[in-house]
Amino acid sequence: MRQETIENYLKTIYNLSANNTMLVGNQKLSDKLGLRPATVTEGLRKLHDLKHVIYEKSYGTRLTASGAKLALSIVRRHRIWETYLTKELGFGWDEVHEIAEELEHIKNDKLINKLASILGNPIYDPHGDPIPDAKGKILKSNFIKLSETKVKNNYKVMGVTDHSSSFLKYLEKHRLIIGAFINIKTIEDFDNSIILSCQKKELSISAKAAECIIVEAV
Amino acid sequence: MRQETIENYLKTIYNLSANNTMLVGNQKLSDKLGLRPATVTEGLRKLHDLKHVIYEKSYGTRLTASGAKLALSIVRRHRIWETYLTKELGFGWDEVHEIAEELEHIKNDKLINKLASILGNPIYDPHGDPIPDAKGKILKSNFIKLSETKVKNNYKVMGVTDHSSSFLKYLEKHRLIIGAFINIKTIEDFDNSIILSCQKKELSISAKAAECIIVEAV
DNA sequence: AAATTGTTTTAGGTATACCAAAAATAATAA
DNA sequence: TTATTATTTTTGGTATACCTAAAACAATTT
Repeated sequence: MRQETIENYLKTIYNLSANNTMLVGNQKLSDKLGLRPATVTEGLRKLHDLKHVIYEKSYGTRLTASGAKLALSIVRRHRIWETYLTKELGFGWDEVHEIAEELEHIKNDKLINKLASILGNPIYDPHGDPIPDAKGKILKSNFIKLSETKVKNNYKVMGVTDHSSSFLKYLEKHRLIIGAFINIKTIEDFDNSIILSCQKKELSISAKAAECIIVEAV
Repeated sequence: MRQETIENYLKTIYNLSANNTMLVGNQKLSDKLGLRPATVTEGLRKLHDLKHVIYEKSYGTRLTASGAKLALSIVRRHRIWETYLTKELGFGWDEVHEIAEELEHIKNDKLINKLASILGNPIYDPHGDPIPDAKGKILKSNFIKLSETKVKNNYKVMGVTDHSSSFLKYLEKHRLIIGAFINIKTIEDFDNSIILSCQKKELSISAKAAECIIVEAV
């Protein structure tokens, strides 16, 4: 298996397994990887033989220790590059994901550690995701999704789980950026959309968007 | 054909054709690409179909306009990254080639132009090679190889044509770095090795090494 | 010009990464 | 519990990028 293929699978499995706590199904993997289910089955079997995942058919997949280690190193590279691109090279948070998808495969620890050190060894990337350290240690937060919040409570925006340019531009337009304080006004029974106030303005967020915004109770 | 494959072929053809002035043979291509001749024949036929090269069998290969354009853009990326790695990220000139071989395939003009601008749009990379500008324009020098110099004359080291770590470390050990002034003492008839003085020390350079050092008459 | 040597091409083969369509399995609803 | 639906796997197939060994071709030497 090509290194880049391995890395894409492991990273995606890691991202879908919520810190390696849940089993990942083929359908979701197929979606995220942009591959047909048949291809994913094949790939997982190979990764199983390489001992990077534990895969039992029609059941689900989980990373092994070696798989998780590799996954974390890709996640680190990705997030360090995203941070470097925004902080040092002047890119917007909506532009960096695509480039980091390519840069994450460059394998040179000295390079990544140098970038990290220039950035002051950051713990969060521009989307609010925690950056694993050189040993693979990563902070786990008890943040919740905006979709899980309660009416009248106050929260602070901590991150996003969708990195697409369109979504991030939408957020920026409404000033719903990392660090913003919000107050939940109403949650519509009809479609679960959320009315909240942010920067003194009221805005309505769809249930779908609320799934992709990470907040912390304040 | 995969983009990375195309890029590696075109870059190599460019580098071997001395600014696209000479035809390139399969043998040399095979060497530089680390592929068997049979594979190269196959690759060239595909590049011909893609109109990136003009390839006639058992004759030689030359870049077309579109091929040269693409080649120049890879060369630009490679040399900008090498410069950025040495000047901004603290890597040695003997370490950067390998990393740049990977980085050169990241396709994002904004990124490369940003790096170039941070560096002050440099014209030479750490090995003395000229860097094409964003439009593909590249300086052509009338520098010569150390192996083409004449006894008693003075020269200045302008670049190298071998980027391997071992060669560059060897040069550095003898202070034969870019900008160094040298005087040719003798050229041995026996093996064409060159005795020269540099920084007040005399040293002997093999014919093979002299092929890889670029100088300018002073 | 013939022979030798070196280079390039052909022919046939492997491994990887994908796919579509059909079959099998699991999950859900009736 | 049996249908129905959704997910996963199997089967058979494609394209790319490589390879080896043998044949063809070109360049050089004798």
